[in-house]
Amino acid sequence: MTTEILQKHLLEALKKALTSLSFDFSLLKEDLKLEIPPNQEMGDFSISCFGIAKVLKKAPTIVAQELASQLNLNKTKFSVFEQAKNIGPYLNFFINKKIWFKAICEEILSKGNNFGFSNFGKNKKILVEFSAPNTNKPQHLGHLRNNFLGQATANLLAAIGYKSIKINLINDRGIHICKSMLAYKLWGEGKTPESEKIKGDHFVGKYYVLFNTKVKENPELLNEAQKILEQWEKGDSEIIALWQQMNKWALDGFYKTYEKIGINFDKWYFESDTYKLGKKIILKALRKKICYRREDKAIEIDLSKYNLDKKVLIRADGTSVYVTQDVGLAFLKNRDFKPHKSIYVVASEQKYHFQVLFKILELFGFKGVENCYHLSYGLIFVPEGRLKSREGTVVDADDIISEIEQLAKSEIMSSDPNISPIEVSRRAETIALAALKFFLLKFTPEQEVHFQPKESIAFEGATGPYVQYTYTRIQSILEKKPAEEITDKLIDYKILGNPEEVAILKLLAAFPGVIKESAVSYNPTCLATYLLKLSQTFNEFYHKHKVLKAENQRLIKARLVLIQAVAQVLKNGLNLMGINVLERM
RNA sequence: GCCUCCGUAGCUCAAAGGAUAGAGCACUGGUCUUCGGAACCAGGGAUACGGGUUCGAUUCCUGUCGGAGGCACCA
Repeated sequence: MTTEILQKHLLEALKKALTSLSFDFSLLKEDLKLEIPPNQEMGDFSISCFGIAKVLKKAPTIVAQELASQLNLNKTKFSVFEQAKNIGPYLNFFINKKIWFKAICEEILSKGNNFGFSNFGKNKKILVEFSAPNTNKPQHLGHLRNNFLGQATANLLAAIGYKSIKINLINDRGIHICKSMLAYKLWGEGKTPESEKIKGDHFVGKYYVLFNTKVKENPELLNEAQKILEQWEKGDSEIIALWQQMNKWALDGFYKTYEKIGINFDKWYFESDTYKLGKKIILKALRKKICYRREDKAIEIDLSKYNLDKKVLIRADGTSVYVTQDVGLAFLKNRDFKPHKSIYVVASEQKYHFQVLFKILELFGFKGVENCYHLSYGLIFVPEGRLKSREGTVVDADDIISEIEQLAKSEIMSSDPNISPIEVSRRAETIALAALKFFLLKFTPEQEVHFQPKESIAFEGATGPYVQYTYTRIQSILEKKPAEEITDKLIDYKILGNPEEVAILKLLAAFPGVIKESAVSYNPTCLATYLLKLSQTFNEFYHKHKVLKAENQRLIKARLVLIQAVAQVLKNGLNLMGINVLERM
């Protein structure tokens, strides 16, 4: 008996009442929709009567009054509707809490880890492409935002019944890769990640940084890198061997990071494969005269008709550019999956790129470009400015995670020094990732993130660990519950009903709606905000009322079930954000 | 110059076109012989500015001011 279902039935009852007044719905400016009143005493759901009043040409307050008296809620098929009354121009509905408590608790406990899920998406396929790292440097905080947003979005879409498919495109080709290759060739001295005892992606990244330092003194290096790109596309065996070696190092590093942060993919594409198809498609478009060859032999497309600029698709020397492979990949994904929708999780700085890409695809006769969506998110700023690998203002992904883990470790050990080191590490990792994921997901994607190393990562207040802590606290109570098993038959839900319990009830009922809202708007922030609210509401209840030492046995049992439902919802919500719960912290 | 996004409390963030704009941090004061204090309660403090649409605007439109990103043969 979730919020959504109750609202649906109330709306039906209301429409029925209006129909009996021969109300002309076509005159309504907006559809009728139910809202949640600002406080409990006002009711559980409400509707403002301004729109209806206008059609009826009566005062809104009068309309609300009349509707309240005419609505016979007892006739609806749910006996949960208690009454309707107006407060000014608002028509407010009251739900029978005794019945509601029983219904929602039973629903949550029986559905367990699936509570909140739906089949809204009817198993249609949605591709979520995210991460897409370059194999010339390790991932930084910006990549983490991307990874977490992509994973959470895919989880949320799956939760509302889509078949979400997570895709990673490895950017293992291009001039930037050749830069680190050249640097290694010139100054690598045959060293390896093993010989230097560094993680592979960090090892490769060192040479990318080295290139960028050296090129300042010697600009000629840029031409040499471009030559390597040419040789690479021509399949020069020595270059290919070096490329394979360095890519392997970088990828080995990525795999470790993904495993650490709990990110996984259903399908991996490599730019070194997709660019070829891109070239083919572009050459075909050239024959069809959708694009043209310039005097210098570069292939270009003119998009000025569409308020965009000209765009080079293939360079004069025949090598491909970024958009080349994106064209190829789009067709490849369509061929491999025939998706209902295709989402690209990429930072906002690439908005223009995606406008261009989608327009090119459309002109190239790509089917379903209207179902392609660029899920854009804001950049991350540190006190020194924006994150840039080349300029040293980067917050390395692996580093920041281990720093937060250290903080978590000391926190754990300060509360209990006798925990085994293995257990401390396990908990610290879970808590650190919760802190980081929750922090990055609580921002609306479009918002820029201003990251302050010390203040941003905390374990108190509006944080992931706070929600985890609330879950742990409930587990701790449940662990201590009396030995005799609690069965549904013995639970008297009628005994619940104080304001703190009702506040919890309403939030529990709202959970499926929050998931849906979060999923369809591709915005995990709704879910994050909700989980904080539920945690706060539970903690308020916890401080005001006893569970195990409640006045009587019936109340103890009923409250145990209620808090178990809270724990289940917190767990389901955190899991969708890619965060694990702990039984103890 | 053109395009896109963003301006909410001292700071970092929320908010179906609706009733009294919510949190966290920081600050001040309180709760607790604890079902786990990574907690709870109380307090002060905010919609950049001007028009417009609307019964009603933080939300939609428009202008000004301020910030960010983009307008690559880099990805």
